[in-house]
Amino acid sequence: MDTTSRLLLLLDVVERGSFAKAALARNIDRSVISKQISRLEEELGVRLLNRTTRSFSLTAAGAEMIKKATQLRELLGETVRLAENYHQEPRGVLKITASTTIGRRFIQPVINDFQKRFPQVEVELHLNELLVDIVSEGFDLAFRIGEPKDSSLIARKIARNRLLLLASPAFIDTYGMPSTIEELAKLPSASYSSQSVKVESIHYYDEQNKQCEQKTFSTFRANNGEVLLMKALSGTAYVLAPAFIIENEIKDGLLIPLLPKLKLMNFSDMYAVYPHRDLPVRTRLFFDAVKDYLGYQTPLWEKAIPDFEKLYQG
Amino acid sequence: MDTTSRLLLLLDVVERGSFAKAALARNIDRSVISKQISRLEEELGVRLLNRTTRSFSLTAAGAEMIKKATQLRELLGETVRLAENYHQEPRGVLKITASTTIGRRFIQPVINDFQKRFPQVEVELHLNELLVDIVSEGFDLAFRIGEPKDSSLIARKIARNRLLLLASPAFIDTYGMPSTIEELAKLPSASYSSQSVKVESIHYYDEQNKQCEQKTFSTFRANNGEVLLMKALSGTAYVLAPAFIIENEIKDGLLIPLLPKLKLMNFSDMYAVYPHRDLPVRTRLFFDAVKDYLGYQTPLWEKAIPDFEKLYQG
DNA sequence: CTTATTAGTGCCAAAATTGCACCAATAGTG
DNA sequence: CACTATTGGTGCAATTTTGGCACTAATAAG
Repeated sequence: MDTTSRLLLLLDVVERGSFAKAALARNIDRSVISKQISRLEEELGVRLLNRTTRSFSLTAAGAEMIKKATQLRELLGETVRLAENYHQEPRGVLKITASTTIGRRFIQPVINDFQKRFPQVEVELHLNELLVDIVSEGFDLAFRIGEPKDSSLIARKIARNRLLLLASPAFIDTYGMPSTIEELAKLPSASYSSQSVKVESIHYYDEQNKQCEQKTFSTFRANNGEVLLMKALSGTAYVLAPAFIIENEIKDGLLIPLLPKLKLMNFSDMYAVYPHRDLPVRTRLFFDAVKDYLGYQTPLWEKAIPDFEKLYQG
Repeated sequence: MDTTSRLLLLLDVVERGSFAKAALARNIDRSVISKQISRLEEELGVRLLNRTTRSFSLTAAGAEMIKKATQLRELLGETVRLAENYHQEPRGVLKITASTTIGRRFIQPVINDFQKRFPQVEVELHLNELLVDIVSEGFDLAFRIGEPKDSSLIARKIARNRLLLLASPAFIDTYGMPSTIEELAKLPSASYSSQSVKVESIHYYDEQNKQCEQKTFSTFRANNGEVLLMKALSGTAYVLAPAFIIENEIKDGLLIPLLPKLKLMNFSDMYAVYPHRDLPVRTRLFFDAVKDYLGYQTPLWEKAIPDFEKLYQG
């Protein structure tokens, strides 16, 4: 580790707020950080941090060094990315984040194939529902429902995301088959709800093709597709769910579409998100592989749903 | 050594033209360079150099990396200098270049005193007559006669530089005491001549205060004050010399001013030169110490010359 | 053709780094 | 108000990295 790395370490420590957090993030011992920061101070001949036994604050010199360290990190990043542009074969670590369901159902299979084709690429897949800062966390790609707000990112639609109203035969036995949306709204519903995506009412077009919204009687909310399906399969709620969480449940008759003549609005599309910069070869290739896997017109998951094209089209 | 240092190493290698020269300049083994450059290529995943067994050329990727490495070097330099601004006490290595005579006579004594006051400052004094590139060679200060052409540098006048016409009593015995400059011009002359400064004719003002130039009959030229004086002391030539090479020779009667009523033009002044940037504390303090030592009105060396103020003033 | 110089490699000693165990100080907690 | 957990710092031993030497292969120069 030399001066530049030590400056970047300092930046990391300051951004994370403590030696301990930085050590945790880097999987190194706290003592290493302590020693390296001390050494940096010695090299520069300046005290960078005012220490109390359990925390620190930046000195004036430290604040200046942080500014420079930020510039250094940026420049070094540019340099590495520039080198990556010259790669013929994909290489390095492909860092991906996705919501749990998308990751498990659609990204993992692509990764498996991708690593057969390109064994030199390491993959790191982070599944969580929260939108992470993909720039500062160093992600190459994110797969999400909905466009990100951050305009420093590029979002590419990779599939439409249609919704379904589904219930099990047992549910229909219990509550009867609803024939209008007003009837449906009185029945217990399970719906997808994460920090970024909340599906708590039904958006549809009426006979005059006017946008309407019908709030649902949501008795169960979860940010995980599998548990929503399990809830619906148990017969204790219907589910307003994005189509991509369905596997073979409809085909196998375990779930039945409700109000199939209703013209449902599409929900936010599925997007691939990446930083606004030249992409390394590995990222471009993986992005293409995902699009290939999901399909260009009809998303993969819709093919497992019988007569999907005719459902919820009014 | 990590990626940044390796990039700087690559830059060094490319600028110097070979692994061997870079190794020599850094006092490390060639094998180290070979290994580190290979490692850099491995890290970046790109071949940077096209090698033949005895030399190399840059690949396209290599050329890009050189550009970035240059930026990195600049930024890292700024960062270190910024830190130095926070130094209370002078620290680090003070790298000085001067012409041999200036260095030995005036800079070395200041260094001795300076290091007594500030033992933490290391000093590196490079004496040579050639104007080196003080930026790329990393010098803090240069002491030279004449302003540098490079406008990216700052030059501060630290002393005037008057000339003298001197001969030994033996010379005067042999050739007689000249009474006009035309007479003098026929006598054998020794004169200072380096790459940057050539003193091969006498510039003076005539009775009408008009600038005149009288070429000398120069039989001996050297870029070293001591040997010029030795030549003059030997009685085989008079010397047209800058005043600063005189110690006690005039006071002791070993050399006698010729044509003292002649109004000689001043020669280029003595300048301290430093890069156009914030100076570290050590440099500021040393600069002040030199000015203190040389004196603010009358340069130190002129005080050793009796009645100097009256000489060559017309 | 010979010589000298270049970059590269394997090996081993030396130097630096890391992680563990432990310490002192302190903020939060019951 | 004591107690616990967490913070940054230090000494020491193990590991990793580095640097230098000897040697090779290739080639430019004389």
